[in-house]
Amino acid sequence: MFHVEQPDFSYDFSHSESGIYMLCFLISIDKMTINVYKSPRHMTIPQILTKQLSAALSTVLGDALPEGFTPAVTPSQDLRFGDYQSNAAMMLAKQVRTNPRALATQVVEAFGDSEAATLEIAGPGFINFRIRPDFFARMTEAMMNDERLGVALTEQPKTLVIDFSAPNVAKPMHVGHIRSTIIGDTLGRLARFLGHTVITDNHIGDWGTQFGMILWGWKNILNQEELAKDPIEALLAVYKEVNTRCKEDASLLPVCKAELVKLQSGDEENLSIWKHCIEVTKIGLEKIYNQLDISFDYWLGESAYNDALAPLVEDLIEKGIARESDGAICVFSDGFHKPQNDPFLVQKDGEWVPVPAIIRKADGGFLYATTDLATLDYRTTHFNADSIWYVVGAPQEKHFKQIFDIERMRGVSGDFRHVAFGSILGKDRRPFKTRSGDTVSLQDVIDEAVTRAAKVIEEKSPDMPEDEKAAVSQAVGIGAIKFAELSQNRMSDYIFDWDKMLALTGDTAPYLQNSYVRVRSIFRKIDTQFIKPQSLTLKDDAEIHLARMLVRYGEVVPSTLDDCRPNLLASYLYDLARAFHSFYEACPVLKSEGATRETRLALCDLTASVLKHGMGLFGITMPERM
RNA sequence: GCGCCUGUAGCUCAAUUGGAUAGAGCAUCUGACUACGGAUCAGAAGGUUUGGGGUUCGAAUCCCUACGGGCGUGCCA
Repeated sequence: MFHVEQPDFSYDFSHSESGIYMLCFLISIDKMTINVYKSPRHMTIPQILTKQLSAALSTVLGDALPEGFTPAVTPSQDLRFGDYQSNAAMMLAKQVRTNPRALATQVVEAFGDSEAATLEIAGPGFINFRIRPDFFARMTEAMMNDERLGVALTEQPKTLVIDFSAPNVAKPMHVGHIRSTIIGDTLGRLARFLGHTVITDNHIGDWGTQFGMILWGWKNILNQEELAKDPIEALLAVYKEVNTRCKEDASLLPVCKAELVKLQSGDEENLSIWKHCIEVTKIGLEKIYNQLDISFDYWLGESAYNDALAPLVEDLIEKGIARESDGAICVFSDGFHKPQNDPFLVQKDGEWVPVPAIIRKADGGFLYATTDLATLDYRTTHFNADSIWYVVGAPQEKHFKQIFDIERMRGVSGDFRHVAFGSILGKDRRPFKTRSGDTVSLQDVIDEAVTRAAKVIEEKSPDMPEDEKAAVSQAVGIGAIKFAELSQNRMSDYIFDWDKMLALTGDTAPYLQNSYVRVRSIFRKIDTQFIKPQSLTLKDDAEIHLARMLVRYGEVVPSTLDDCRPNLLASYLYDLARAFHSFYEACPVLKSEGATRETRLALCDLTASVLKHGMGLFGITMPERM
């Protein structure tokens, strides 16, 4: 039955799922020629094509093929050019000094017949691959029987600390925290799914200079009743009030600073107020995180590193990395980089002048940079992290460049990344002001989203039980917020707009949730239990297109994490949902019969799985009905 | 002043990092409406990718330049 003479794949039969996978795999394979299946589990179509293309290239070019060259096979932008394409011939033609089309012709010849695709040459030398419907069917079958839905585990698992959200104590989260919180959470879920060891850490601002004002306010103007009612709001009110008073009365500021110094030197009363502030803030924050279904492994705020700061500065001085300047302790450039790339230099009037990282103020106080260095130390030594990703706004780029460069000077290396994102702007394209009073609190955004969702559900499904309505409103409203955030390019600036963020039609979470609901509805209607068929037959264009989209899941998920670009996955999921909706209109499922019905049911089932799983990576829940 | 980011349909955003005729969603217009859930589908219209120059088989993407916007630029985080 099998013609595999020298299988070059190694399956792990110790896992029961793998065994099941193999079983189905072998059953589905008997009608096929075997060569394209000499591939490890979870190989994606581009990987399969790349492997075959590499072989063809080395046949044609022999020693002329540059060492380590792997041809890129990417999905075509336009289906007229096939499903996948490669520009390898054009890239190599330059190096080998030949005509790209002529080279492409030879390569296609060497590639030979393939069970996977038909090949053609187009334009200046593109090699286009048109995947055979049968091959899509085989790939879909394999995916159907794989609990990872075709997404391979990473070959290089890392220990990864993700630093995100990081709100300040005694201040409620506002829309500005949305990006870091949602992007960071998604990266964590993605990395875990791909097999990395992930540690999420909420580095809250619990030791800033704002505590001077809060301490004074707590003692002099705090309303205890309001504190009991809404602690974070009460503390914010105090902070704002003291802030205004300080501006009016210059003598108040030193008093507040004195309170801060008392706290920092261990005054018991101030310490206990401070602890109280953190507690109530945490309770308020947890409430929001719970609604967002976001959690952290650690809450190691700035204060956790207080004791490490002084020794750290001493150490840097001792090693000659930091030195005194105008009374402060600073790190200057060590000349390692070219001036243009040096984070410690800036050009002024044609000359390069130093911009040091200050790690101890002239008055002895420590700063942001000091804490971050201590934090990085802790994460590399205590957590054994080889990767640390900071999901923090783009304006802090220079800060992180300096921090990472100081680590280089100290001989600490790792995959340290500043996962930056653009600013949130108002409708006037000016930055969203956080202190001017017209800040929109994150809680308000969540409440509004859920309310709007509830209104639509009331219209569409008035008969739904009340508790289900509430749950679905949460899923839809919060899903809309998350998806709106994640479907944008991380780096571009973000215009805050209620209607856009909370939209329920178009490229939004509810659109995807609706496709899931449609699938589930079908399965509620079939009389017998659904059993996955052993083989699929794809005929209709809409079926093929849906399969085409489904099998790409294994390509998209890893690349989303590679570049930390959730919008790649978001746009894939949207395209998948669109393919499903088209399929749904074009191909009746329940009214079809025999193999057609089996195939369509299987496509529906797999679509539901991918949608649910993909949205799960965003922390978005998919309701069964809506 | 200098550095970094940025400018794409009326609006809000994409474009697999140099690939083919730049794609979506809103909004507008035309169809499908006793439906496997219409929160939907099929289609139309909408563009000199801010202007100008360059690099090459090929540019929204890279380089130069002009203009517009944002951020940063020594004791905040």
